[in-house]
Amino acid sequence: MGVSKRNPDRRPTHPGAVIREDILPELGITQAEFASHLGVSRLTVSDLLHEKRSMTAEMAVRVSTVVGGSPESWLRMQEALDIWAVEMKFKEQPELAPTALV
Amino acid sequence: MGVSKRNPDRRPTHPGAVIREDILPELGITQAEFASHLGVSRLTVSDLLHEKRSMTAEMAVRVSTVVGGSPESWLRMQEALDIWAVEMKFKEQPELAPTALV
DNA sequence: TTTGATGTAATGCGGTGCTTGACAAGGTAA
DNA sequence: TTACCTTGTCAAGCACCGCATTACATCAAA
Repeated sequence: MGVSKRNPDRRPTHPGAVIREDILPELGITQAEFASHLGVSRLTVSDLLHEKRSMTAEMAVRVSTVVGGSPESWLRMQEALDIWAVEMKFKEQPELAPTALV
Repeated sequence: MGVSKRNPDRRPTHPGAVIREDILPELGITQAEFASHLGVSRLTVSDLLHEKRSMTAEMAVRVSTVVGGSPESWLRMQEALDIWAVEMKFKEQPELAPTALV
């Protein structure tokens, strides 16, 4: 127990979903207000919340400054998602995958 | 003991440096051979080793397949570097940094 | 109904990962 | 020395993506 083991085939949670479902409702501020604190445009926030773009390192630092948590914790959600996507791609198209050393 | 605490102002190690200094010499293969196993061009490997480009999620999966280690471990080196760079940028240009909540 | 918040689309800009092709410089073996 | 192999590097081109701005449509609350 303790460590959360997850199904390796299940898509990891997008960090934007956490902000949309947990953070913003708890803060009780609008996306536009959130965006102005972050220092980015309203569209950037909207797209991130709808998982239409990735949590970048810069956004991770911005988010951690405004709502707390470490930049690493925010970025690692994206990292997990990116790795998952690559592994799915290699599983579906093995001809694109690397070849292990002998 | 145990957890490696580091100077927060020191630039984290680029993952390409680890491959260049530790992995490839130990394997005893050429960059070109390494590249063909990875499934990328020779130039891509050369640039990565010389820290001229980033360890992407896709490269992390490729590298972990060929030389071992988890994709996460490879990608997190890059993550640490990216976050460090953003924090340095915000420290040098505070007008670009986000504003904490109240 | 009017206003504010949100979703969404279009356009443009800049950055970057990756490719192929080419050439120069260095080391090593014949 | 000569010939080859490895590596560094540059150039051109392609594709993708993060972000800004502008604009328009929708929907809910005052």
